[in-house]
Amino acid sequence: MNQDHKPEGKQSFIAAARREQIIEAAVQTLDDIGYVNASLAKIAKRAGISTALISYHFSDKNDLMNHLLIKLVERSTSYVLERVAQGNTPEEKLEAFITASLAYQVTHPAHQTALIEIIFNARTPEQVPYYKLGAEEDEEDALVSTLQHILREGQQQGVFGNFHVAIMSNVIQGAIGEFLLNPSTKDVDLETYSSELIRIIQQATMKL
Amino acid sequence: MNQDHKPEGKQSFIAAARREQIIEAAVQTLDDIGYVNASLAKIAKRAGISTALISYHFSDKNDLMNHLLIKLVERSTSYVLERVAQGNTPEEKLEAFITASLAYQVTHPAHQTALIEIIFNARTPEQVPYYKLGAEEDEEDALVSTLQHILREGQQQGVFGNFHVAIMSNVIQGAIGEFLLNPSTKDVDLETYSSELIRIIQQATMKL
Amino acid sequence: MNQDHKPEGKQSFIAAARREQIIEAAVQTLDDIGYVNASLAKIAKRAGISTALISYHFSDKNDLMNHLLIKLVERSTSYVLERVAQGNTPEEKLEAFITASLAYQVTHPAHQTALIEIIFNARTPEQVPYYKLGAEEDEEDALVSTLQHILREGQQQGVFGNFHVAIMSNVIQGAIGEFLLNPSTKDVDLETYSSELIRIIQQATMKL
Amino acid sequence: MNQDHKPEGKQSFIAAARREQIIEAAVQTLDDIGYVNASLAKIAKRAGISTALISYHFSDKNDLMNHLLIKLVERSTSYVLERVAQGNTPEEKLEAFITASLAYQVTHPAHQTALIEIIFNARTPEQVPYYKLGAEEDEEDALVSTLQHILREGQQQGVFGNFHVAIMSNVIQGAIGEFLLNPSTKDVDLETYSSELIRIIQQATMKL
DNA sequence: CATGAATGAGCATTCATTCAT
DNA sequence: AATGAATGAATGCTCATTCAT
Repeated sequence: MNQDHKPEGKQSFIAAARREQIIEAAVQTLDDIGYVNASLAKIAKRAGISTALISYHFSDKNDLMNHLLIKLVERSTSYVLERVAQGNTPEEKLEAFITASLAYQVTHPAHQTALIEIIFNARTPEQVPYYKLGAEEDEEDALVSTLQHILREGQQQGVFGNFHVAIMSNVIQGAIGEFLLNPSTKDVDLETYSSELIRIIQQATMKL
Repeated sequence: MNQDHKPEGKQSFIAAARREQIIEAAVQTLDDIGYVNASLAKIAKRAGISTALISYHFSDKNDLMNHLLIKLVERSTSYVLERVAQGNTPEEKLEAFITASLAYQVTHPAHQTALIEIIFNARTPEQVPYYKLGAEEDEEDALVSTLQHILREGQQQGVFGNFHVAIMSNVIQGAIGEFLLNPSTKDVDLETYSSELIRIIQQATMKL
Repeated sequence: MNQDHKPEGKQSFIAAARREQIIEAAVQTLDDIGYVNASLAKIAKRAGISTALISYHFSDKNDLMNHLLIKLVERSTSYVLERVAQGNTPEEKLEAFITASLAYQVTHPAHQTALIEIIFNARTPEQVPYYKLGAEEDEEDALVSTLQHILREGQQQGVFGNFHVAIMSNVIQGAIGEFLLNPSTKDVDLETYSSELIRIIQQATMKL
Repeated sequence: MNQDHKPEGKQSFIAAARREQIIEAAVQTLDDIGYVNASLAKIAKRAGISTALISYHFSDKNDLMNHLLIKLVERSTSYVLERVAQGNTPEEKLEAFITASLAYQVTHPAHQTALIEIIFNARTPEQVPYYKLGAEEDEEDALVSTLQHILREGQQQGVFGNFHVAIMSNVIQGAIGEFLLNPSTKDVDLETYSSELIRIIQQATMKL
């Protein structure tokens, strides 16, 4: 049924609901037992359906994981972008970006875990791991480009100093990603981490 | 043969060599096809030995992966620490830390990939993924504590400003980790990334 | 599919038939090559199906063996009990018990062998062998209790003497079990063994 | 080294001791985890030697089990025969036979279990289980023939009635074997079982 | 749309056994 | 006499996937 580029929107309502249900069960399963142990059978059992039904709605285990990945990325992206959009200046937007990104991790831990499990386990048919996969030109990561846009805007307006945008973007994203992963900050609460990280980035980006 | 905590160094020469060979084959296999597909059979084939021989030298697949992990961490840690040790001031040490960490990634890509594959896939018997595993008190991550020690030293000597050490440590480590992972800097070369990151961190850590 | 205590009778017709077929193949295999060599692969080959199908219908090798055991016990039990029920007096019932028990062994040698193979090889998860397993209160062996009931009845009616029921029961069951097992009677035919054993037990149980 | 009929007594002292040690470890292992799980590796570990050493001293796993079986049979046989020899009349001897047989089971439970495990699991190369193996003419079971000799002697002396010797022998041996195996007498102590069984057999064998 | 039935391929692991030392 | 190293074969089991119904 589903080719890699299936005609989205061309599905019946019931089919769409099933797909949603399966994806949700997959997220929970990934969070629970990780990618390696997340067999279709386990996901199906959690969804209360038969394994074959997953194969019916998704062409492949990979196909399922890809849809899952897209959904998770969409959610976190829109969560962050909505909050960034409410900022007026580059500084406000940058602050919103950091605050929202960290907050999303804390408020949606299962999504975050599932995301990590997929990115660090799924591979293309050519065995290239997703985490090594550079975003293609036509589907560039919306969060990255937004962040870089903010930084560039700030530089043009003269409120930020003269740094390498892509690298500064990495610094910010890296610090956000480390929050939950790095055990050395497992005892630091969200507010502290958020405000201190903003302060650090403000100092790093400011014009001297 | 091997108990969970075997008396390392008490092995025969030939056994040690075999274990080394198996671990090396496992590293290559992880780099090549990832943790999920890295079966003992595949590793054995790459090493040119029988599957049973791996079971003879390692009590478990988990046991093998743990030894592999330890070896990889040891290597990268000692690589970085050696270079840090040659710095005299906190500023020099911090610079060395960043430079060496990035350089190791570039010069040992297979090790880096294998490391990532294990950390994001291996799980304790209780199914806790390694990447969620906080370092225990007695076996704290040497790199993290070294970095934090440098930062604290700089603050005490008054050359660094007044930031939250653990969070600044996260910023630095996150930026290092993103270098190879984040596609937005896949076209930035090591030297550029290295020097610009050092500049950014210097600005972020400096006393205003 | 099968939990440990599945709702028997809730299976589809085709599933029930398959299970029956698998069990039958297992009986033949046990009779042929014994428990130790009776792998799922060998059983599957005899049934003309794939190994995985056995795993699909039975949760475990142990699960299969338990179902097999239950079926075999049921068959021999009902065979004997039906014939015992036709006796009117304790003496007649006892005679029927002995005759039927011996006859079943001779007419169903494969079942008998399979039964022995399981009982003397299967073990609980805690490694207690079945042959050391005392029958639980709620699932007492129907044959044993029937035999003891007959003996007690005879004592109450005054046709049997004053012996220890459980021990006399052991004597009878032991003698029945030895028929096929003990090589010293391998040349004695069923009728001779049957009638002489009845005579001996009559003398042993009679009131002096 | 060892052919099936090795020149017993032609071994060095140290070899004999090793063989003894291995056999002892095998008995314990069989008692502990049963024939199915009793691998040479497990036996070797219990003996504190290498697996290869077992292969050196015994041509085969089967060879080991056969020696083990012979040793166990020898021990229980001599235990019983010694006590039987002290009886003067057939009645005394019969009583001694029963008493000793039961006592041996209780005082040497590990031997008894190991014996059962072998008899009900070991098979000839032609897959004939040992428990179906009729004793060959030249190596008839000493206990059986002793018991039958006692019974025949009693009949000739006119103290026993006119029963079928082989079948009466089965009755006695069956009742002895059932003692530990049958759960219905697991609460009956040795003395009670012993004296009551003797009484029952006396009644069964007596001249009417 | 959904499932139960079925399979071939693959998994980690254990086995008895061999052999050079 | 004894062992460590090594292996091919086999084990029970799980997997993603297919297909008739």
